[in-house]
Amino acid sequence: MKNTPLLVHDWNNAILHIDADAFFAACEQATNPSLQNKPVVVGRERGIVTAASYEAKRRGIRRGMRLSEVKKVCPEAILVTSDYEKYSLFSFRLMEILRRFSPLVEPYSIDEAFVDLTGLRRPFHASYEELGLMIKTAVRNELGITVSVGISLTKTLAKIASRHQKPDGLTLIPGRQIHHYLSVLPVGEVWGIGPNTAAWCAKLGIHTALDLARKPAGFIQRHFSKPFYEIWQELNGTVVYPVNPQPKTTYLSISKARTFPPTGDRLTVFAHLSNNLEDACFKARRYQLAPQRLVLFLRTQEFKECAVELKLTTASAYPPLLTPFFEQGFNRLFQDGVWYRQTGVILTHLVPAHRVHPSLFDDPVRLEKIARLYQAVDQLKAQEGLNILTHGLAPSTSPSSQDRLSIPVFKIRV
DNA sequence: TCTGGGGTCCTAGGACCC
DNA sequence: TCTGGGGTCCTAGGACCC
Repeated sequence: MKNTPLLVHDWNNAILHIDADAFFAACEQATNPSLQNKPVVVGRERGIVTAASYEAKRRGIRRGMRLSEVKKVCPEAILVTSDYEKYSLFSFRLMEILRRFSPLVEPYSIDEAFVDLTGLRRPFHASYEELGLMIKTAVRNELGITVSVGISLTKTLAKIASRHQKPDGLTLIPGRQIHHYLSVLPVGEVWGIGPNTAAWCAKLGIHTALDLARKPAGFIQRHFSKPFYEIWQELNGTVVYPVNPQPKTTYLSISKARTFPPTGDRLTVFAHLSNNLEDACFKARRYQLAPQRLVLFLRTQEFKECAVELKLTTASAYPPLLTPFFEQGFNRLFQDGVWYRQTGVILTHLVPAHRVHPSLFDDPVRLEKIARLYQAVDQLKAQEGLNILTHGLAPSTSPSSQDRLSIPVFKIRV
């Protein structure tokens, strides 16, 4: 039983997953020869490790590590400030290389993508393995970074394949060999199975990915919810998640959160929360979206989270129009005597801004003024960076200070 | 195992209506 | 007035991903 393959055919279809190795650090090394073959750590501005080159990983440096600790573990580590513009450009060029091979490219994250290679052996006069090699070579030659590539029948299997050998790996899992790879893979390492589901699996006697794949469909449907039945199908070589090349054009939600040294000061917490609102609204305006709802949350020193969801009378991404809701929400959330370490804002139920109709209660002249003001604000932020301007909002002590709200105040950082 | 800041999707349960 | 069944919509919360 253990040695029977899950599938008898090798390639009904072929999906490739590509995952750049230590991407941020690799981009830095590719653009700066003096960093090559050195332990490079990205994230200097945050104080924790955002990414580490393989040289750094070999010396025991891990993601999330504090930089003070990095200094101890590896004094020769080179700390670099992260440069998302640069990484986005590398990412863009990586995707362009992939599109030379297939139009069915789905960028999954900044350093990952799926490519549907089905049927491309003939036009390229190459096996799937050779296609994988060609892609790896093109990326190395043109971008100066290495990638790990996996090719199999489904996205879930291709993910397993690309992870099988890192860095600079190329792994193919044809149908007849699926069971070999699944039998050595803990079920919790399957894409989509987190710690919670892994624990549930253990209770059912499922420890490896193969244990899961071998269960009858009925068993899976009885004991698991829909997403896990889908994963089960994908492990067995049935495509449930096709490669989707449509670029994402919109958001369902936009959130901003920030952690700070714990404080119980009302004004400080309020200021953090209003900065989150300012930043989230800026992003919403950039995508020409307006939220119909606003979620505010505070996290206490003990990591407890409390949140409120507010329905707006008119969808808007202009903070002054949200202020009454915002303040009301904050007053409901904030408790004197409690210390907080994080605030956050989520804009949800986003609709295209041009489809918003002002309600009868909105003053059109004021709306126009605010729109013009924020046009200038957005332009300045785009030129000078997000931090050039911050909202000079302060919480009202009396709930009915409407007049103050009609004139937004900004502080310019010089 | 958590760090920290983004996101998405699914389900259970309640409200409401017929 | 009570009982029961069924559908839809909404919400909160959980789980997972990079």
